[in-house]
Amino acid sequence: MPLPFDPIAEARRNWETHRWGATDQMVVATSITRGHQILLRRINTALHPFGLNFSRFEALALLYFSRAGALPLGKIGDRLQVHPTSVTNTIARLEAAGLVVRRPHPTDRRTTLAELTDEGRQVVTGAAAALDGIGFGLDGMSQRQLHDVDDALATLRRNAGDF
Amino acid sequence: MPLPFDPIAEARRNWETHRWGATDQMVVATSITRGHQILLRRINTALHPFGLNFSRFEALALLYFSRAGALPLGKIGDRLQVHPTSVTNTIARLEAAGLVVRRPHPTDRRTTLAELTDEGRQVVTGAAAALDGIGFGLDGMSQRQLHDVDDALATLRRNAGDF
DNA sequence: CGATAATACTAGGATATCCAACTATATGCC
DNA sequence: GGCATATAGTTGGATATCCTAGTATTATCG
Repeated sequence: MPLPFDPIAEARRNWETHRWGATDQMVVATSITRGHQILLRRINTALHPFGLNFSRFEALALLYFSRAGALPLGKIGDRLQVHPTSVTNTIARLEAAGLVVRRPHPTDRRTTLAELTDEGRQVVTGAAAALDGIGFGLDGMSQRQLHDVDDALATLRRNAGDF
Repeated sequence: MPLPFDPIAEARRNWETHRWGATDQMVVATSITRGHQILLRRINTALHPFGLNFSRFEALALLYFSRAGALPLGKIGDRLQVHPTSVTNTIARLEAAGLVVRRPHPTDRRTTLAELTDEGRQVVTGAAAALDGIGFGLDGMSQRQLHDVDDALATLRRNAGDF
């Protein structure tokens, strides 16, 4: 049961009426929050049959793309831009599911490598196909819109010091 | 220390090389995830001096905009598109901080109203000014980009049945 | 060479979110 | 009226994330 109006458009009106400023930015920040929530639910639903969520899938994909099928945990965190403790948790789950194994780094004893198992390799390709199947939850968006969002968010990410 | 490359552009290359499909959608979904993370951190940092986070601020703002300064918890959840249990938690925090009070609904005894206190009214206006001050974390984005993102995400939200 | 600083990871704690199940109240319908 | 159903909110449980702090190891440089 959808609302009879767009709640964010309503927020825009209120914001303008009360002269709270930065209205366009408020609208976009709120929309991104809600968009994230919608996508995460769609993606996680599609990944559920594989025993994965989006974070775990991202980690698996990263390992899959790596030359050796293995990466230090720290590097995974850098690439996915998440906190080290989140990587620890993600890899622990994947390990419990038998999709990766932890291995000591051959020369640096501080470092732990996460290495894809054969099963992990199979699961991640199946999961990727499932995400392709639902168009990453973005089927309703036009090519033009996809490009525009990519462009704008790349600006945001660069501005945040991501790269 | 930023990465020497854009990790999402790198993901795009890998995705194309392995022919995993829905590349543009993958890029946008991943960018929205990361954009959300960046914005949430900036916004919550700005709200921290007020003892608020983004969720609590949104609830307070909604009450502030309402005619009576009070709304049923369920209506708050509908507007902010969050789960009823999240509203319970949010309002409990705001009540503990003295920014809202719970009141029984005058005619429907199932319903609880959250009502803004004088202090809540003061805090929310100060917090709004702080968010205006940081441009909701989106200062680097052009007017054109803001508009394009708004448009694309409105499509997504409508497609998801929000309104 | 050896003390200090930096790096890699993990443990414990706090928070936000969702889901399933539960209680209380209200509504609908025969 | 009275019973089945729907609605409002809360509780308990699971999960993901971040932060702070701690241990172990490596790198720096005086």
